[in-house]
Order: sequence, then structure tokens, then C-alpha cells
Amino acid sequence: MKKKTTRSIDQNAEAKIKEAARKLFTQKGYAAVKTREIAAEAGINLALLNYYFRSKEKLFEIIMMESMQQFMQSISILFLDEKLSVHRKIELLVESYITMLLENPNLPLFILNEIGSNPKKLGEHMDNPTKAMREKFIGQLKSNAGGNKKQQLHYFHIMANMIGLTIFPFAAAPIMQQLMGIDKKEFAVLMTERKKLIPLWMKSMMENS
Amino acid sequence: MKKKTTRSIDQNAEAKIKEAARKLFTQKGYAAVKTREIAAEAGINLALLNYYFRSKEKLFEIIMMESMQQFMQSISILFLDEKLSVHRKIELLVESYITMLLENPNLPLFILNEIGSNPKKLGEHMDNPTKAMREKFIGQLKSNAGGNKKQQLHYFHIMANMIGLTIFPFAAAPIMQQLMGIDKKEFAVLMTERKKLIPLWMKSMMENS
DNA sequence: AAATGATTTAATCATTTGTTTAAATCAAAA
DNA sequence: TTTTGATTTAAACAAATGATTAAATCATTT
Repeated sequence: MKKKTTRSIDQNAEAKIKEAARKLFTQKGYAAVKTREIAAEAGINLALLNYYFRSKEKLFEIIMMESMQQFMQSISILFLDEKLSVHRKIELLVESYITMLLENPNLPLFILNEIGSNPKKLGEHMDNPTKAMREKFIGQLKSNAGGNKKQQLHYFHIMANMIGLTIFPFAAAPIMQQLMGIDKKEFAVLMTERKKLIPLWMKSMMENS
Repeated sequence: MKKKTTRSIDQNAEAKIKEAARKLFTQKGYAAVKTREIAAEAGINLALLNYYFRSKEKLFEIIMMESMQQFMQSISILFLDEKLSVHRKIELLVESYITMLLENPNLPLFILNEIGSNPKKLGEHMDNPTKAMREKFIGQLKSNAGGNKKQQLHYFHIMANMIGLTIFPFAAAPIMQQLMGIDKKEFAVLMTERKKLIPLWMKSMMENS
């Protein structure tokens, strides 16, 4: 009995296919990517794709699930902590997200698209800890209406702003760069600046709304 | 000599095709939409599509161009005005954008996607007045570093925040709605709230950055 | 009414695309 | 070495897809 017989020295085909698929799917979306393209990018034969993953759709499902997890997992760990204040959580979330997005710049658009065309399936891609954390955070936001004079900002605005300020520049990077004449290096610097800036903005936003 | 012989009473085929194409393209993107689908949605024969517009790609080009113009035109008119302050311009822009996006909720994702995969073509879809206006506004932003104590916020941040706060909720609407249990009606109300809120947030952001 | 030219249709073509099949190749076990 | 089972390949299939063709239909002009 053998578990695995690695034939090629470099990297086994399964991993190469997944890597190629992830790159292409996140870049161009499901429909625009052809199976032959994935095979070529992976440097393997077309039939291998269906041998390892039963179909294009199955392969996509896997990529999608992993991307989603990567997207959610950045938060779930630290967000369950009861002792952290909302502001501290925002700091941690923004920091961790921007770091992750600098490595995976086209994750936002990919996920926005996929969920946009399949809103129902969102729940399936999320594990329970993630859901629990989200509930907790929203609860914490709602019950945070403490000693403020003015009425509390709707938690939708707070979530939308936090996520929007963090994620949007990545989704719009090509436009922004082209439109404002900024190259990839400057972009990275600016995004790193935002790790500190966004929490400040969020704070003043929540205080004098 | 005839200009046009409108056969069908309701609406001529050309317009119906364009309308169907716009709906489907903006919903699912170029590759995911099939010519037969457009024909069915428009309630016409497949060959008509190629009769009026030479090909799927040509049809898409038209939809894309019109969408882009719709997106840019909201701004170009009022933004050339020298006498308006930056803050007043922000108020006008946010107001006008949100109004337009409530009518066309999937325009943002559509444009982000298309430009994301074809950054070079961005310039072609923009007319000169639009470019002029953009230059002017950025110039106004840069030279606005007046009497502030702290150093001025990079204009990239200002643009990114203004556009992000305005547009992102629409791009992420399906996720947000699903995740936070908000229906379309509430969503519209919240977006309308943001017409007033975003300019306030932008102000405090630019003052104590 | 007949002619004209625009509009619309059904049928077909050629290519692309996802998937399958049957055979070849290779590494490890017997 | 031979066998065994996993891995890889070339070739082919069936359906989907963008586009074309040739004929039919309709509204208007003559």
C-alpha cells in the first residue's frame, strides 16, 4: 500500500492545479477562466484537472471555500475575546486585514463578485466560530450606545465604513492607480499608512456622529 | 427614403436588446452572459443581436461605455466650478452618486471588474471634460494644505475614502444584507442617511488627520 | 397593388469548452 | 524482474456558443 508516489520533483500536480486555478479564478472570475487555461498555467495535461477534481465547478468550490475562510479567519480568532474594547478590535482587524490583502490584492473583488451572484451560499462557506464572532461584535456595537450625547450610529454604518475603508482601495486599486498616477510601491506604502489612519477615523466617526 | 419603420408597437428591438444586455452584463459580467440569454431576455431572435450590433463584444463595448459615462457624468458638471469649496463639492458628489446608485446598484461592481481586468482601456472610456475635472479637483485638494497644524492627508486617502464610503456599500450590498439581516428597504433608508453622514465624516477626517 | 427596403426568423456552421476514455508511463512493492 | 497501482498523456466526444446565411415578413412609398 502506498499513500503517495510523488513523481515530479518540483511540486505535485494537484497543488500546481490548485495554485493556477486560484490565481486565474481570483483574477478573472469563474466564467472567464477556461479549463485549458488552468491546465496550461499549471503546466499539466488537461485531463489531470478532472482526474484530481471532478469538474471545473468542484475545483472552483474548493478555491472559493479556501478564499472565504482566509477572508474570515483573519478575524475570528481575536474577535471572540470579551475583554477587548470595540476600538481595540477595530485596530486589530484593520491591521490584520491590510496585511493579508497586501499579499492577496484581488481577494476582495473575487469575493464580492461571487457572493454578489450567489448570496444564498454565503452561510455555507462560513464556519460556526466565524458566525459567533460576528454576532458578538455586532452585539458589542449595539450595546455600546453608552454615554454619548447624540444618538448612536447605526451599526450598519460602522461595519460598512470599517470594512469599506479597509477593503475598497484594494478592489479599486487598478482604477485608483491609473486615475491618480500611483504605482504599486506607493500604493503599498499608502495602504500601510492606513493601518494607523483607519482606526483614528473610525474613532472620530463614532464619537461625533 | 425612410428613417425608421417601427414594426412592433411596444419598443423597437434594438433598444430591447441593449436593455437586456445592460441588465445581464452588469449583473453577471461579460463572460458569464451568453448571447442566447440576451436574446431570450430581450424577447427577440438571436440573429437580431448580430444584425444590430456586429458581435457580442461590440455590444458589450457600448454598454460599458455608457455605464462608464453614467458613472463619470454625475460629477463632471458640477466639479469644474471654481467657486465651490472642496467640502461643498464632496456634499454634491456624494448626494448625486448615492441617488444614482440607488437606481443602478450593480454599476460599481461591474465597473470595478471591467477596469480591474482592463486597466489600460480606462482612459479611452473617459472624455476630456471628465479628465479635466478630475485634475482640477485633485489640484484643489493638494493646494488645500492651508492653515492646518498637522500635515495634510495624502489626496489618495481623501479620494479613496470619499469614493469608498459612497460606493462600497453598494458593491457589498448582498453580503452586508445577508450578514447583518437587512432588507432592501432598510438598505435604501441607510444609504439615504449616508448622503448627509459621509460629508460630515469626510470633514472631521480632513480636519483632524 | 406592386415594389422597395428595413426588420425578423429558422436553420446551420465552425469553434470553443467541459469532460471522458483508453492507453502509456512511472515509482514502489513483491 | 515482474507486478501493481497511482499518475499522466493524447485523442476524442458531446454540448454549448458566437456568428452567419438565406429566406420570410412587414410597413411604407410609388
